[in-house]
Parts: sequence; structure tokens; C-alpha cells
Amino acid sequence: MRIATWNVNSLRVRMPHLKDWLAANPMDVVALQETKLADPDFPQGEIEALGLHVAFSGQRTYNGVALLSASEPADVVAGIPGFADEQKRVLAATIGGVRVIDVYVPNGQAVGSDKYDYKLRWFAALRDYVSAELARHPRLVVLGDYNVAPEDRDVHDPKAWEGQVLASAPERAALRALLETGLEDCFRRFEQPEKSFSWWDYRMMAFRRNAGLRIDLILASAPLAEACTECRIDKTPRRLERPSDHAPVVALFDI
DNA sequence: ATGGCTACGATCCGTAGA
Repeated sequence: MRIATWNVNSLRVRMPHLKDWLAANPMDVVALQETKLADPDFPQGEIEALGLHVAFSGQRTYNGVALLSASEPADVVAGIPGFADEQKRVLAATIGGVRVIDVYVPNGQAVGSDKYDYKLRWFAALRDYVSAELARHPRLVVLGDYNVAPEDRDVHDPKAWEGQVLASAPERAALRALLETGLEDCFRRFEQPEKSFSWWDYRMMAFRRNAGLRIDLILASAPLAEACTECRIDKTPRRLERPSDHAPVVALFDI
């Protein structure tokens, strides 16, 4: 099974890149974030014309998540049950016997801000949700834009980012607490090139300088992680004209 | 120098991202 996550930063703008990428990289599951489309505006027909099923939960301008899949998604659930949130950041479905949770973690803006507090509350709710889902689904993957660089090696300049939002200790602790429910970062199961990142700022020629962060993650339950044979970041679409600032991350599972 | 892009929905600038 081939599973990918990609923050497309506007599905409307990135649709040509997505189509080209899927043509070259057929997937069984693709989790998208930042679609930035209200549900009535979602290009369902265009996705289905690619031979894929799709589930989506979006809003105008901000946020928005979608799950593309080769087989039909079952038991689709939007949001974190029991956590009231206007922002469309979570979408779950069962696809090919795997429970998939697509997440777009809040950015947090700045340490100590209201948005940062929201991010930490949101993480706590996600942990409780994932913990309950793990009990029901041995094969669980929780993937998306986490807006946290797990470790210093996931940051191009750890000194400059020390204590900053996306790298602060409370955010990393919240991510660790999520992992401790029983998930593993598929990317770190394998030898990887040094300075592997999944996001680069549009400014300052950050991509050319590889001044990035690894914040897009594929987390898998133990039975699924053990079946993972490869996990890689595909920088190819980031080199295109008018790219998303995020690169897709792919994991392969021998199931 | 705390900026530098990009997308969006509103106007010709503000908000947000990360």
C-alpha cells in the first residue's frame, strides 16, 4: 500500500501539480491539507476523473483536508469527536483495512500567543482521539502537516529556531505524547539523507539553500510501521513553477 | 534590517501561513 501526505497550499492553484504528481506516483491513499475550499467548491469530479475516490472537509480561504483513495473510503469522520472546532483540520476514513487520519495541525503563530495555546489544546485532543482509535484499529496511520519539527535534526538551523514556534519544547512534548500512544515516525525507521526537510519558506530562496523544516509526517501504529518498507520526501514538485511550500511525503507498506 | 513570498478576499492593503 502506497500512502502520501501533501500540504498543497490551495488545491485550486495546485491541481495541475497534483495531477502530474499522481500520474508519475500512483498512490492508494493521498492525504491533502490546506485545500482552502468550501465543500461545495471542491473539485470532486476532477479527482474522480483520475479514477480516485475522495472525501473532504473544507472551508473558504483557510485550512481544509481531503483524502484521495484508490478504493472506497468507509466510516468517514470529520474533525476530532468531542472537540468543538470551527476549523477544518481533521478527516478520518478506513481505506483498504487501514484507518487513516489526515491532520492539519494548527500553526501556532508565536510561542505564548492565543493561537499557540489553541495548538497545544488541539494536540491534547488529538492525542485522546488517536489513543481511542488505536484501541479500535490495529492498523492506524496518522499523517499530515504537524507544524512541529520533531528534533533538531529536522531543522536547518537549530540555533536560530531554538524555542521558536514549530520547534519549541512544549510543541515537541505534545508531539512526543502523541507518539507515545503507540505511533512511530515512518521516516526515521530508515537511513535518510542529512538535512531532509518537507517545507521551505517561499522567501529568501529558502528552497535553493535547503533552509527548511521537516514538519510533514507519516505516523503509523506498530503493526503498520513494521510493514513499512520505505519512507521518503519527494522534492520534485517543490522545484516547479508556483509550487506549494511543502513537498509530498510517501510511505510504502507491505500489506 | 525581524523583512524577504504566496494565497486569499478584500480592494490597491491586511491576514495568515511556518
